[in-house]
Order: sequence, then C-alpha cells, then structure tokens
Amino acid sequence: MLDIKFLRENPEIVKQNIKNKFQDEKLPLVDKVIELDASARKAQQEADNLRASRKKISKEIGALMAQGKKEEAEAKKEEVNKNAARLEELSIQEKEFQEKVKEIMMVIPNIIDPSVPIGKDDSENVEIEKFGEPVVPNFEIPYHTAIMEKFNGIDIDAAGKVAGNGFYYLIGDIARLHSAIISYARDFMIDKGFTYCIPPFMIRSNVVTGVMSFAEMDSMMYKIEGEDLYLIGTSEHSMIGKFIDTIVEEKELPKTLTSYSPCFRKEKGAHGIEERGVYRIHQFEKQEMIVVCKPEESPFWFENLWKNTVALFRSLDIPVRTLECCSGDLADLKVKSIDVEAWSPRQKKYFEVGSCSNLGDAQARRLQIRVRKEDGSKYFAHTLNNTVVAPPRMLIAFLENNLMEDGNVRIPEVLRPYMGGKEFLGQ
RNA sequence: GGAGAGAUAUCGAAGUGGUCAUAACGAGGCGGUCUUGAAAACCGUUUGCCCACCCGGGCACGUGGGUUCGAAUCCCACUCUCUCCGCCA
Repeated sequence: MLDIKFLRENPEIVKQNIKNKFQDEKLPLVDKVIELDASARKAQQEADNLRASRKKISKEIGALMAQGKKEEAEAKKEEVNKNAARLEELSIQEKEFQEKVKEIMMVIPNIIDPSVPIGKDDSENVEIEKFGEPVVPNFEIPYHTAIMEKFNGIDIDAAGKVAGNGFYYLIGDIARLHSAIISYARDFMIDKGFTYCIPPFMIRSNVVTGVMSFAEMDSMMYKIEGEDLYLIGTSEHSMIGKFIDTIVEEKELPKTLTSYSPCFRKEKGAHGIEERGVYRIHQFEKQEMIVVCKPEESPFWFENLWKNTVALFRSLDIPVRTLECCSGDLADLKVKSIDVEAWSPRQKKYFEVGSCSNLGDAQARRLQIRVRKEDGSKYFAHTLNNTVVAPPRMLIAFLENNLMEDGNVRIPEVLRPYMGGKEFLGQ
C-alpha cells in the first residue's frame, strides 16, 4: 500500500507504475482516490470543528449544572442539538470517504524498483545468473513420483481418497529425507545468524489483508469455517504479522528470522500435465526467512536473502538459476522479486523452488510496523521474505539431480547426519 | 466447553457521568542542580494517530456499536489475559 500523501503529490509516478505493470484498468483509480481523499479531509475538518464546539459547550453545561443553573444549561443543550444532525451526517461521510480511499489504496500497486524489467507476464521474466552446471545425464530420469515409488516413498492414491487431489503421503526414507532437508535448512539459516521461530499456522483476517493483495488472498487462502481464521499459505504471513501494531527501536534492527511451517494453498487456476505428483499441491512444508529492516538496508538484505537459498541448493549439488520477476508478474505489494529455480535434468529446464521478495514499506504500512529513531521520529520499516527450501517440491529437484544410473539416489554429505549416516537412499 | 476476575501511558496503579484525562500517585527513562566523580536528594521532562503552511483543532482508556448536551465511567457485542472446573497431545 502506498502512502496517500505520496500519491497525492506524485500522481504521474503512480500512473506510470500502473502502466508498467500492465494494469491500465486501474488508471482511473488514481484521480478518483485523490478526489475521495480531498472529500474525506474536507468532511473531517468540518466535523472536527463541530466536535470542538460541542466539547466546549458540554464543558460549560457541566459548569452550569454544578452551579445549579438548570435553565441556562438547558439552553446550552439546545445549542449543541442544533449542530447534532450536521455532525452526524459529516461523521458518516467522513467514515465512508475514508473507507473508500482505503479500499482503493489497497489495490493500487506498490511502486516497483527501477531495476525491475518491464514485461507483461511470467514469459518475460529475465534470467539473471546460473549457479552450477545443468547436467543432463546419459540415462533416462523417471518422473519424480516414479523415483519415489521405487523406494515405496509415496502414496498419492490413498491421499486422494483421504483428502483429495493435491495431497500426498510420503513414506519411509522419502518422508525422512523430507524432514532431513527441513532440519538441514533450519540449521543452515541458524548458522547464517537468523533466529529460528515456529509461528502460528492460522492467522486472522486483518493479518491476511495486511500481508497480501486481494488477488493473492482469493487464490491462496483457506478459511476456517465459522471462525475468523485462515490457514497460512507461508510462514511469512504469521512472521510479518508478528510485528503488527508495533514500534521497533531502530537499534534493534534488522530482525532476521527463519521460520518453519506447513503451508496451505488453494492453488486456484489451471494446472498443467507437468504438475502431477508433488509439484503443485495444497499442503507443503517450508523453511522461510524474513527480514524487517531500515529502508536503506532492504536492497542489501534482498541480495543476502536469495544468495542463502542459492548456497543451500549448491550445498546439495543442485544446479540453480535466478530469474527476475518482470513488472507484470510482480504481485501488487512487491517492490522487487526474484525466483530461485532448480535444474530439472528430466525436463531439461529450470523450475521454481523459491521466491525472494522486497515488499518495501507496503506490508509495514498496512500492519503499522514502525521504527523509532534515536531522535524519537518514526517511519515504516521495510519487510522482505524468501524461501529457504520448500519440500516436497524441492524433493523433485533433489531426486532428479542426485539419481545415479544404477537407480540409487546419492545423499550429499551435508545431509547424511540427518539421514542416519546413509550415503544412499534405501541403503 | 462451563464459572469467575480483569484490560487505563514504558511498567505498576487511581479514577465508576462534567470543573483530576495527557490522565492522580509510585517506579523507570531522559535533561538539569548539587558533587572531585557517583549515589542520594531536589527541579524539570517523558503516548500514539488524523487534519492544518502556520495558528490551532480532533480522535484514542482492549475493539466495535449504543445511551447522553457530555462516557474510562452506563448498556450491548466481540477480542485477549488470569484463576478454577471439564476435555485433551
């Protein structure tokens, strides 16, 4: 969410930004919100004046009553009543205008970073850098579910009967591998100086609307029936929500946290054939990292965050690349975002395993996360988030890249302590 | 799930319809006086948000409504915390 004052003073920047994101249908909203904001302020001014006068007269009534001057008090009451209707009307107007302003401000996209490539959709995202050699072995790599089945590691059919499409049972060494990766990722981030945290897996609606755009909310979030609670789509939601309505001392920044949670997503929309198995599912687990920092430090943390993910995948011998989100593919709250993609030797292409985002002050403004400087002045913090690792999708990359010709799957050295010392799956 | 108690500033806490609401009182923080320095003592200062160029004004006592000329105070709903009971990993 933008600052209304910024929008008022820079409508052209806001409009150009909307054009850059190919959301031209939102262009009229800019002028409309300026108009509504002016009306809201006008109503507030007049209402405030009436309130001031009411306050003053009420005090006088109090004084008169104390002196027992009942008739004079009654006369004063009449005076207040004269303006009561107008004040009531203005109060309603003030509220209505302010609500409309907020409603529109919630859908006007955040100003993207100047470095973000302009493009319409995900087809125009830009590869930034490759890490590791994307090897295509001279033997055939089976579909990931087939590799898992070879180790009796997955039961999709049973999951279908129990919970429906988009769920899975992981079994035996595959399940253990899943947990091992999460544990390894947790320790990896702790070693980087991040603080480990296990957050709530459900959050209230006010937190939901604070951390994501309406479009994301609709396509992602499961609501608990009869409660004001949603299952989190990522621990970023509860981790950023943790700071709702807080004023953090500047010297306490940055807050660097790594959190674990299951994630639940509706995944509304069409799924392609390559999304069989555990690629796109309603439930997965994720080790996440989030940062709350000073505005001038958010570019630094952005670089720091995605590099952690790259380092983690490289330590597991998985080739990755970074792909920058173009303007049209960038969610409305985000200033800049890059995906980390892992190499699939079976598909001979990279696929998304993580996403690193700088939200600027958008989440902080919605959630009122403020920072107090030494001199007492305050400003909104910047927030960032990034995937450390999210299995079981990550297992696809893991299994394909560590599969050997004899059908065994090699366990990289760093992971062995979490797998009972095994060097191979099924050993 | 049931019963009870509670929510006021950085913390503790008073106020139960007006002239004690920026909010008593106590503690803490900050600045100062005194001191070789410190402590003590004393003096001063210390919430957030909105509108306004300024002057200034408004709102907020968990949250949202209501009653009233006027609400921290009365009424309704909700949230959270604590205690006890029940249930449970």
